[in-house]
Amino acid sequence: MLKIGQLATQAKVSRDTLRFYEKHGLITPTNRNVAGYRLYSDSDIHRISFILSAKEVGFTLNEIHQLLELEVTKDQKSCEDVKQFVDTKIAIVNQRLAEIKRIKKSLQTLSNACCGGDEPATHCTILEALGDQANQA
Amino acid sequence: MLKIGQLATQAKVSRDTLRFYEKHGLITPTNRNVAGYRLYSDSDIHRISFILSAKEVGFTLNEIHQLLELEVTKDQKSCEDVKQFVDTKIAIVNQRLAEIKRIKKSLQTLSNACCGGDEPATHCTILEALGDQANQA
DNA sequence: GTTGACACTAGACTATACTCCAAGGTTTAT
DNA sequence: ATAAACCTTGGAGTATAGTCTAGTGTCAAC
Repeated sequence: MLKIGQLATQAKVSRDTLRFYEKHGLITPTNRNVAGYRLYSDSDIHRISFILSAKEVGFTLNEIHQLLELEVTKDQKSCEDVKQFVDTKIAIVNQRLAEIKRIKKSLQTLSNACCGGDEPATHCTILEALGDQANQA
Repeated sequence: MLKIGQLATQAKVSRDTLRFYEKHGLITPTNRNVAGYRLYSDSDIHRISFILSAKEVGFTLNEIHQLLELEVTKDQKSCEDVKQFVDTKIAIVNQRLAEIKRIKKSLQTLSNACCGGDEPATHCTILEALGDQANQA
């Protein structure tokens, strides 16, 4: 069981952020000690890890909350509902995946075009690197 | 040449957003007509498309501004600087790519585990779907 | 047994990214 | 030629996601 400061250090977020997430229903410590200190278990660690990953790739806290709520409300929701909701999210993730690949390609084209030497980067622009790809978005 | 409303419709953002981006140095219309109306060219369209893609995958407007500024300041910056900056961004993009793949996998596992019928989604939870992957983040 | 590091709550403050409104000028279709 | 639909600026307001402060309590080590 980790105290809030320990989890914060491990997850590289602030204590305040953890308390903020708790206030918004994203994560609740498994236990509290006698003094009221939050105590986090392994599953809490997994949970915060998921939250941070999802946030990193552009989900809002609200969306993440919905995803995590599937756990809590699993008995009330029918499989059909869950599947539909998740499939919608998969579509979003796929789109995001395509966009991140496009950006990666642009950045890599840019990096390759750049000599890496001392000459001015006259031909090094993101938009040049994007080229015709830009038309597809 | 498109007027602001036409570009807004095409790019699926509001006029206000375009003016907001302009105020923050992300995009400037190529021309203005006599009355002061903004007129956007094809390259402006590419530019807004890049901005929206980059934003979608988690870059802040500030970071996007830096990426786009490579174009403006290209003559002052050495290739070496540009390459280094871009390579840093590529590393971030790669990390984001890994995380989005992880989330996609979780969502897909979840979707597959769900029957898609009328039974309660008792075993359908994101965190169960995440499984051991959660340890790696 | 006290000091320093850490914990608690409640609430104010901040940054980012819009979004809306007011008061006016322009363009387009009838 | 006039009304609807569009454009302009400036500034206020909102949502999201923290971040900080104040005042207080707890714990671990010396």
